[in-house]
Amino acid sequence: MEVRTRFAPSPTGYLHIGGVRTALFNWLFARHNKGKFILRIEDTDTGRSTEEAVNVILDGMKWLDLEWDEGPFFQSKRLDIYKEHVEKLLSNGMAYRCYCSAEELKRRKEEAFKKGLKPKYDGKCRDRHDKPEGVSCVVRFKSPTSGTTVIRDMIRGNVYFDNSELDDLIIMRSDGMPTYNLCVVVDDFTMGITHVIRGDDHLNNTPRQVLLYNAFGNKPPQFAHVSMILGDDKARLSKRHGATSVTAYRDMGYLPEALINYLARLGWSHGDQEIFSMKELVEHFSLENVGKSSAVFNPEKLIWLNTHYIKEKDNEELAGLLLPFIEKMGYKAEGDKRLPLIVGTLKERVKTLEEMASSAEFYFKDDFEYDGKAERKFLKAENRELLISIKNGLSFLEPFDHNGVEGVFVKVMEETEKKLGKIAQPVRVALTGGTVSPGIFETIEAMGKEKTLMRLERAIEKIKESVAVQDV
RNA sequence: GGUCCCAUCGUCUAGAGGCCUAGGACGCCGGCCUCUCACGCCGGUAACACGGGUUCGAAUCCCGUUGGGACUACCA
Repeated sequence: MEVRTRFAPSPTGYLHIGGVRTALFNWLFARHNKGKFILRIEDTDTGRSTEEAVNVILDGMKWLDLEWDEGPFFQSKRLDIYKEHVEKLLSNGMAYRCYCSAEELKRRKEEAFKKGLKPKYDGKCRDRHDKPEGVSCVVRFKSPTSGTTVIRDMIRGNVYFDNSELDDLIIMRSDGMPTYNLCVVVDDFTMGITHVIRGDDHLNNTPRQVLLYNAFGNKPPQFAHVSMILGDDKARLSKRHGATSVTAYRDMGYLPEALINYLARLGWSHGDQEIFSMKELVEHFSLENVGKSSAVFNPEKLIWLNTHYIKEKDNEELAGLLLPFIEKMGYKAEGDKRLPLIVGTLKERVKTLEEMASSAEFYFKDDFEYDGKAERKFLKAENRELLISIKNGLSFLEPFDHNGVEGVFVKVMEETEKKLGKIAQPVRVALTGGTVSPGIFETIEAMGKEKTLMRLERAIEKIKESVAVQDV
């Protein structure tokens, strides 16, 4: 039988890291088993669902390359199907109309809680046959009051629930909208879902859902409940732990492969392997190797993976990814032929694309201020001749590449009998304004001849000025 | 409160009764490399929550305790 999995987010906010991992596991399981992955939007909560949130979900999935085979299906467009199924349960006596008002239920619940009783629905309307005029009603599912429901979970094993613990849950609201538990069940069997892989927080809902499957005469799917992702204080990951939306990671300059790799290894493992390509993940993924315990989200490790994938990516592609970050800083870099070279000088020293952009700023900004300390230490009179020699050497250089630049430096080193360190730092300050940059030869090559000569000249002039000032 | 889930270094994890003096990775610390900053390389730090069983033998199986988490909506 063909494996069919689904990701079923509700569009009530942004696409959460935890949701993405659930999506990833479903996607991987489907791909590994050559099955289908379905995307379904659970928007029956009309008050909280927004179109904006739907787009965020779709964008996020696309960015991460989690391609779906069917959908997106919207529950809000399947209302007739749910209604039909509710009618079916109503007519065969497995569901009933409840006329208790929300306020009344709330009051009774609080009373029960005070007395230390279970705050569950008391079944007042269970066997009611009259239809009070002018009073709105909900539809409740008639849960069995005895017996045990077993969940066969691929991650947790068998989990047993006493049916007496289960409430007569509402399957249709007074406004006629079906509720979550009804919709998932109806959707999952009408869409032929074979494996439901979802968050641990749904485990307690599962027995009710199994009961619903039975009521409809359908076999429940295989369940696999994955543990939650926690923040560093071991509480469920939420906004107060910092960035938890995929969009935030994209905007900070994380690569999708880094996020995917990180999330895959959070709760799942394959021996000692840490780095996985998408292809390897699809090849090795299995539910047997998903752990039972919850995992703390660790930004440090995500960063490590991001640096890994930045280093690994080829310069042309990386240049394309970096471009928007450069432009966000207000520099025109589109079509700048130096970009791949610039990226090459930076890719081994930054954690994110955002950081890469800010590290690259000196390549674009001509009127930078010299760092005070660096200027005092390296742009002094005794280094003026040095900078002139380098400038002269470079001005005749053709082609203007790494090896050529190195040749110019070697020559000056020989002439002045100075070590590279003594020459590189003044040049570095002249070119970048500070003492920190990529290797000097590669920096010069990426900077380009025109800008390099211009900046050396600027520094030489600057030294002349300060010498003149000293003389006075 | 009730129901359910979970428990190996700070964190992610390997571990399917003897291969465990518990392995890998991130982080952290130290060193090497070096034109600055990084990268890289080498080394180090650090864990089976606790208590009972079962067994010749337990990180691994069972029970309990403790701790954490989820659910307990006319949210999903």
